[in-house]
Amino acid sequence: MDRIEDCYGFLLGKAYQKVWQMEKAALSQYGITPVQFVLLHVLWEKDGQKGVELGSRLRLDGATITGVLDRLEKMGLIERRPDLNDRRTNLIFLTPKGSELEKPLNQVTDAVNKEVISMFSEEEAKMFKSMLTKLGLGQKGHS
Amino acid sequence: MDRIEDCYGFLLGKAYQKVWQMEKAALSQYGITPVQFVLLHVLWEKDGQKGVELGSRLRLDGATITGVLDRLEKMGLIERRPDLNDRRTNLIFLTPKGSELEKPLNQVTDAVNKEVISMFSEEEAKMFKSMLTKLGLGQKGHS
DNA sequence: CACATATTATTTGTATGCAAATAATATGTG
DNA sequence: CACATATTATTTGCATACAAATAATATGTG
Repeated sequence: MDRIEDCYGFLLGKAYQKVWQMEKAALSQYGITPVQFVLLHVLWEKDGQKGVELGSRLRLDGATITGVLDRLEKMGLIERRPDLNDRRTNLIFLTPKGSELEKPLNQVTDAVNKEVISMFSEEEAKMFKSMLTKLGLGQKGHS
Repeated sequence: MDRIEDCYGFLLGKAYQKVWQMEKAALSQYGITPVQFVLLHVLWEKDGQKGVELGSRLRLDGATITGVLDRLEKMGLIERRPDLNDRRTNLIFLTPKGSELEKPLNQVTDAVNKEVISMFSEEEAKMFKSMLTKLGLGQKGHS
């Protein structure tokens, strides 16, 4: 490999960085980061999940989940409640304040997604998503 | 956006994470991280660059460059020398130890790239690189 | 030349991310 | 039931990454 711009790790990193910056800018008015958004998103889908479930879904290390939850809890968007069936575990619940963010945050991130998609043709976008899914999420369904 | 798996930021992050882990594992025998590798790569192309040039090429913040250079310098792979034409600046030079890593590190990262490419057809790989470049590196040439 | 502005590198603070170690609790095997 | 093993969350340490502030030096304008 002669040029670093031919390295997939580098290219993916820079593409990710760009989209991450777009999302960060869009979310900043709510004081939320992209990672905090995706964690909230999983809770909007299903409230009261275990930390290990969130980490599995988001492909994040337990230590990372602990940190993100700490900050969301400090902001008053989620709370940890003891799991009566397993005393090792907390169940993570949205607060009303965390629930209220569902619509506005989805709105701004949808806009970012549309902006990204607009750079490609419909067919390209479909293929792009399929390739990213295959690469990043293993054999779990293509789109 | 109903599912977080339809969010481009999330998909790109997970794909990047996967390739980054592959590179990290491949480079670990040399005690080098993927980011340290790409910085060394730019120096192998042209020795004696300014920090700001490295940051511009790699799309990294000055503070990040300072940190990466600190660690590379501590490992004895690069050294900072004063720029006689501009006393604000250091010029970054490879040490012999840093130069020697060019072949072996390119070898292991080439292998990772081949592994990634092998997941796609030739045409898909070409399109994937083109789309990532367009997204992450702006209007600067598509492969 | 003097002074406002810009550039460069660094420092500090915050937020991911992972590895490894720890502590508490569950689970399985005898 | 007892004990080895596994699971879960957390803590600590390290490595990106960026924003904002700082310090030193260049550059441009008068």
